[in-house]
Amino acid sequence: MNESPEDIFTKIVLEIFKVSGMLNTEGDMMAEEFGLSSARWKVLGAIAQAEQLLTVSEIARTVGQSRQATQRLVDALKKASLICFISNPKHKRAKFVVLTKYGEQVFWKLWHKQLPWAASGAEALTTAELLTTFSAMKKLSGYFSGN
Amino acid sequence: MNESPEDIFTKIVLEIFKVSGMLNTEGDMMAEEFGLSSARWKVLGAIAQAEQLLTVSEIARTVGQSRQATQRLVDALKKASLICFISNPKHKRAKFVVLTKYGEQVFWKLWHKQLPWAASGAEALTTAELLTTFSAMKKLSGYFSGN
DNA sequence: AGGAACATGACAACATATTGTCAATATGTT
DNA sequence: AACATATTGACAATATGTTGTCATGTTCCT
Repeated sequence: MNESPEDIFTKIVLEIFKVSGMLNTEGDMMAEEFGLSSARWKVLGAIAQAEQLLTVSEIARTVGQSRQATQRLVDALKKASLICFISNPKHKRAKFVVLTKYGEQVFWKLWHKQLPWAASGAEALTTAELLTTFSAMKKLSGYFSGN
Repeated sequence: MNESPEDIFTKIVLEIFKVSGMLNTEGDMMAEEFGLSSARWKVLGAIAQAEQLLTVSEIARTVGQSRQATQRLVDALKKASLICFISNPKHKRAKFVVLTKYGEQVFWKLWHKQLPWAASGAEALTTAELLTTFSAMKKLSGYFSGN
């Protein structure tokens, strides 16, 4: 069966939708123990792993979502005492978001829980598939964001 | 920088989330002209391209989503006169979902609109990336659904 | 300085997706 | 036939995500 590039591309798109939903469910299950969800975990991770202090808008750009969706998740994390705001000398309203002690503890526990999960998942693919898929995903997110 | 398979896997996961959101936005833009969204388009496509008549539950399994989410989309498509139900001799309640004439017209118009879009997207990747990424995505959806 | 353009947080409306539950219907076993 | 089990559609609650809008704050240009 000789398929054109656009046919394969379309199939990839549909498969990405499917896998994305599955990964969300996986993340929800892993994070449930800590009262978190995939969505909140993603935001927590973006803050924890950033090299600089981030504002809500910057977190949104990091995870590739709207400012507004991210704001809601940050508010939920604050309510759960996982993060707090600190003042930003560069901007009166756009405060920095930082993890609390508790937030850091939860993030690291999740990190350690996620490692073997990721190792198992990685075993489902060959090394070539891992590397090439990552390369392709980066190209796609770049392509659709115009970079 | 020598990265472990689990690190790459984790990065792929985060990138899949990002790309999935972008593709949703792309689909929304393409489908808007026909009063559709990515989500409804996906359901329409599953029905249009199926080799057999499908019930709502079967559509849900095809697109990899919950029965309930799919039911809502099907109801919306029915309200928009894109699909209709026909009786299923095998099951009193689980009717078959089929495209209306109008639904078929819209699906084909979208198909033709999507083709050049997919061709452009495919050009962002190498042939190897296309093939390997598709293979990897299939493996992942299989892995997480236990097949 | 002043004013235009842009970025940000806040709030709201809506679409989408998951989970949970219930009753109706099939299916499979004895 | 009768019962247990699973599937299905229907309905509801909740979380997540997008878009739109507004007021505030920042930046850039002249």
